[in-house]
Amino acid sequence: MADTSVDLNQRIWQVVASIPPGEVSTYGDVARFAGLPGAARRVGYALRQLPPGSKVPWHRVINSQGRISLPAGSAGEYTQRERLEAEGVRVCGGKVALGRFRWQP
DNA sequence: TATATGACGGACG
DNA sequence: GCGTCCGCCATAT
Repeated sequence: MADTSVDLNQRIWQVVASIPPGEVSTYGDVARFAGLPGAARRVGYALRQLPPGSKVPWHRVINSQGRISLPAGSAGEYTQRERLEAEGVRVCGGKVALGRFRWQP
């Protein structure tokens, strides 16, 4: 376990942190930009390991459907929704207002 | 080494 | 638009 996982998580978090405020991105795009094309699931794993209080704006990461992947009604889903709206992102019924940020169009 | 899991993605009906 | 199935990667056990 060790450096590989740590380095990988750090890289993913760094990519997530590069998302500008008010914009959102998808797991697939983050994975691709982190050098792991197709490893969208790995991104979710990394975010799950993300400790509370970290400065990583994980709430800006959503799935390709433009929806919050966390279970509706859960604390994480609520936090993410609140933070997104706090940045000016409109969330309707768990659906994030499109216009997501892209590194490589 | 093999099996199961997950904050996913895309294809299909 | 919605629910289901298969495929993807890396970890955990």
